[in-house]
Amino acid sequence: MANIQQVAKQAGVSVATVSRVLNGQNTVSSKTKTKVEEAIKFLNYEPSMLGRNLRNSESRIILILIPNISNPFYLDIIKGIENMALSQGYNILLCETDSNPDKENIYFDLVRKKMADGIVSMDPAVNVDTLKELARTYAIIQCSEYGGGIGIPYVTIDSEEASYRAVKHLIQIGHTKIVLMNSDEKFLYARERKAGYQRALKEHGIALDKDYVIYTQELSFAHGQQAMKKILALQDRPTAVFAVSDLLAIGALKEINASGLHVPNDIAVVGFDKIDFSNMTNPTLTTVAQPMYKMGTTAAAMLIDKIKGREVDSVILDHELIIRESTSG
Amino acid sequence: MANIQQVAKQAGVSVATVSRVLNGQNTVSSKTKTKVEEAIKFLNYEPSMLGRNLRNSESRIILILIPNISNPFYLDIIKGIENMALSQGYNILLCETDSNPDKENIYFDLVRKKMADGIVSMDPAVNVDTLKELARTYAIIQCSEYGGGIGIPYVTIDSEEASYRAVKHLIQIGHTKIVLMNSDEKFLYARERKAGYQRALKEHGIALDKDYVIYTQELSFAHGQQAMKKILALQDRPTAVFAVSDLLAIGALKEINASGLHVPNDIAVVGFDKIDFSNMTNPTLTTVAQPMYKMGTTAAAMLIDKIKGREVDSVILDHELIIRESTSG
DNA sequence: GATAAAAATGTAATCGATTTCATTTTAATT
DNA sequence: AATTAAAATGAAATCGATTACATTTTTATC
Repeated sequence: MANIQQVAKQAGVSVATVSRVLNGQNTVSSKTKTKVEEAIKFLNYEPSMLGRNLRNSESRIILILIPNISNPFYLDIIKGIENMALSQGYNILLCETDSNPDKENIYFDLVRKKMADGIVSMDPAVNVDTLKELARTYAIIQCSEYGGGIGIPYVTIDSEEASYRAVKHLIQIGHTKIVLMNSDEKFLYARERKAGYQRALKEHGIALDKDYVIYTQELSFAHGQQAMKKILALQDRPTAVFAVSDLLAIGALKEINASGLHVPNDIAVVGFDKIDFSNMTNPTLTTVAQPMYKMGTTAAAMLIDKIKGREVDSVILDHELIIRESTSG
Repeated sequence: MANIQQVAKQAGVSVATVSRVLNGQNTVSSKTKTKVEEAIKFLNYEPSMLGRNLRNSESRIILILIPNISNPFYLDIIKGIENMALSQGYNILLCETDSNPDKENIYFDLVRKKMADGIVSMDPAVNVDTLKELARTYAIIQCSEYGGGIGIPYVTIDSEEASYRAVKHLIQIGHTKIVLMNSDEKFLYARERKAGYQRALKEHGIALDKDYVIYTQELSFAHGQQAMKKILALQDRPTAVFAVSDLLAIGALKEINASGLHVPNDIAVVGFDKIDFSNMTNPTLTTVAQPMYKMGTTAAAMLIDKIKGREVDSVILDHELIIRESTSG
């Protein structure tokens, strides 16, 4: 395991010159450059990032905070972040928090201890106070889910508008008894999506029925099933369900199928996120597509800007309603 | 951003003493220990891992090489690796190779450049020669998929036996016309699973029909659909399909449904891996469960042993056939 | 060929920790 | 109290790079 000293010796130059060759500085004559490159090859030398990182006070690692890797929603965002990061010489550390403050703290420590240069947070349950405190010293970007007004730049979509459009679509194909399968309103996106739901109903003169707004604890398949069971047991059965996540919607789908009813003839279903599996179900799922990959690249670019000390503004990206079998027989 | 020097000054001791307190060495008197701890708190000091890592010639990061994060198969393995790693003070860097040697090389460079202490490789398409070369110098463990006889320790299941049991199950419930939906036989697991399929057929006196072994380029939903299309077009339609991955099986399921046939009455389906979604399909999928979480923790433990210079042996874990709706009306 | 300017290279400090070895302090024993 | 052993602490080297500044070499100009 050769180091820069040995390369310098082998090439008959100083370590400074080797370093210059390593970093592509053009103040080295082509003759010495060749000598150094030969020495590097001869010794099979690989520069240690440990030394470089210490000297440069950077780790070239960025953290991605997500509640759960099992949720396919994050996949494309992660890919976006990763590709942008790689292209700029950064690597990503994927951090599953399980929405657990202790685990969260392990990862926060990584940035406190200089093992990471910044954080893209996608955890809606993140401790906002800690995040805010951390953001005073370190580079942090919120992605998809965000706390507003806490001064940390974010990239996201207009959830209210997306929700409005999804519900409007259901109304336009003739539904009036529409359930909103939402998650806990402690999350901003849940409140926004409810607002969009309400706006669509109001605009079309449909009264809000409390029984038609149902909350789930988690955005999972199992919770979707469970919620759908309750909905199917309602006195006045709705004819459509708008779930704020595809996983919930797929759970609902499964439950409706199991009860012998037909999607979309008996009950239409709309999801949210356009995860890969939303196209694999039977029937395929109508859903709101977020530009996840773009969101990822944007977040990463913003974060790297922040790391380099540049000013960064929040970004709101476009979304799109994807109409598939679950709302069109 | 305080460093160890400033803490030492503040506490009126030497940096060596501060370091000793930091590392919990018991050669420090409780009086000075308190002084140091107060200084640390007062200055809000966090030890830099950059300095520590350089001195210790370690990064405390381990790489996980997977072909594609979108494949849910890897999720529980990753969780296993991560939890074991965290418990031993290591962090994981998730590396998606896209089975692309160039991307692979980016990550190999991380270990060459000391930014990672070892690798858990789960990429079946990994360049075995490079891996072998790398394993001479660095700690590497193969997980799930492995190249045999290249001297790199692995943890996996007995694929031949698992496949044998899955096919035997189909035979026992009355099937004789059974398709094997396999992936490319350049992969060891594909060859092993085919061997198990053949053994089960042979044992029950069923002749091998070449038309009933079909190869897919990728273990994806789309390729499962595509392959199933071909199968449905066969002169003598089979009554059962054993796919070597759940994603393939779910693709097949979708295609069978779309053609108006019924699972399992017309065609039974068995998958492999027991990914989360195998329980969300309609019908739910019979599948072979690999002990993924355990595989992950085992691989991580083996890797850390290897990093610490200890001797490591390969491990073969148990598997289990999970019988669900797709083979039992 | 002398001189100045530009280019190339080297010396040594630095990043922030850990650790060996030497030294000082404390405790134990007589 | 003297002596010795044990415990606590410190000084300085070290890990492997980068870079400011100094110095040397090359090139350009007259």
